[in-house]
Amino acid sequence: MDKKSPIKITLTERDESVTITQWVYQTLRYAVMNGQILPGRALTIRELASILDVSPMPVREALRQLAAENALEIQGNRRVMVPRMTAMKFTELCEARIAIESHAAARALPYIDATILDELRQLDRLIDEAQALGDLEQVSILNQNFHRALYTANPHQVTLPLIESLWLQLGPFMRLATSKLEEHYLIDRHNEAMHAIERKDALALQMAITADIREGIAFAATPELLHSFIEQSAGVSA
Amino acid sequence: MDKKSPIKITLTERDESVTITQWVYQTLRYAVMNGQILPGRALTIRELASILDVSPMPVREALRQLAAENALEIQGNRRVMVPRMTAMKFTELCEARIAIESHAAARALPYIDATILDELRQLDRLIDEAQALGDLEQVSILNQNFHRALYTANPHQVTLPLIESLWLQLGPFMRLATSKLEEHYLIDRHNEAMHAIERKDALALQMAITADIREGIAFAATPELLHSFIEQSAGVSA
DNA sequence: AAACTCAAAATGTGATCACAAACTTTAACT
DNA sequence: AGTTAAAGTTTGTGATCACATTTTGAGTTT
Repeated sequence: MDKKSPIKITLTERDESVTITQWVYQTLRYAVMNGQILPGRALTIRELASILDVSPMPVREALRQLAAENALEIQGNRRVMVPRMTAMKFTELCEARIAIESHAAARALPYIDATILDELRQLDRLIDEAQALGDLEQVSILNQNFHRALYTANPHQVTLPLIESLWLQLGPFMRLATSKLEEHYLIDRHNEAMHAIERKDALALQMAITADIREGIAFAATPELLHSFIEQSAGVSA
Repeated sequence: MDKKSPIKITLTERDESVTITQWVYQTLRYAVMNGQILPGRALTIRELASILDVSPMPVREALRQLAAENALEIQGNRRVMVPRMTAMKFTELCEARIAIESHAAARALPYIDATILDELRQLDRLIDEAQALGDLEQVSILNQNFHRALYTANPHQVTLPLIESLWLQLGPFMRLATSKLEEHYLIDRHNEAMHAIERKDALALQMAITADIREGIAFAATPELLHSFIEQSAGVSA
């Protein structure tokens, strides 16, 4: 029955207050973000509908939304898949993250008060704990929360959706990076960021964010990891 | 029959080779980008389907896609509308454009060859012609083409979708800005950009792009234009 | 006159169906 | 055997329908 490799995605309980489309969207988004779907693997509406036990309609809408966010790619064939990655594209995504997130951080700085700073401190503590326990998936999630909390301090924030789009595109390939994270994540750039915030030093904050991003993912763009990218892609280009 | 202000959008001939959903998407996108739909005006699927003479289905998909691109906003009520604008948000969108587009320009610079430079020169000439004729809408379109041609020189480009999202969000309110464009657009920043490209001077290119964006739209965030933003919004907050 | 109530109309969501385009498999032929 | 051709299957697109929720508007009350 399964001609292609079977799709195994994390299913969560569906909250009644949320529409089916939203639930499907969140489920698929999580699956894409965590690399549960092989790049290049064709995603069909009916197959996903069957897996998620819903009608094709909510899947259609969720797929289109994810495609609009660049998390999925619609080919000319109208086939939907997780985009394949290349070393150059990975680098571009990284550099785009640095450019946009350091900008967002500087723009948020004037709005950061004691409450938000406390929130950041607590998130940093939680990250340290997760790191000590070796729970890399939790580290990744908390790290995102840290960045999100920082940027959303700006009440007129407009860049977060763009940043989340970049996270989504990098997500499937971050798993490879975080496996090496333990040995590389030596310096706590979050502490540097918070010190910069206390001093209201925009430039220092941008440098801390830049370093955090670069150290977190940039080293993943090495030849051996690029090989993994190609390796794990389903159905190499004909 | 029309309880609210009627929606008047530009209809183009539908190409048979394109899906109805894509045609609806392009039509609505153009309408949003050119401020043909009042911010805050509720957009209903059936009303648009009636106007465009299609079934509700393609409209549903197009609306969801535009919402994912931040061109439309879905409220908790599940009502869809063009987001309202504020002076602060306008400024943030502007600054985001500068940060991302100057980054994209610098990233594209190494890939610009004689062919692309010629293309840019020709677009600049066309802009001058349209400016001389006073065709501000054409100037706006060609200006976008200029920027797009520059950024897409980078074959590993990942920021263009993000940039287009910002254009879409600013679009509805650019009409107000371009009405003043004639008197303000004194210096040809495109020429500065092309000189920087010839010299492969990334910093000069970034400065030219920054100036081009800032002079093109930043002056729109003045009190009197902000007033127009509120003025033209339909159905003030209840 | 302003606020509340409740029925009628409208709307988004989700399911099902029909159809054409794309893909897959099988068969025939060089 | 390798290539081509056609039949069969799968898939995305679009239309239509049912239903629960929301919005609207008239009628009533304070």
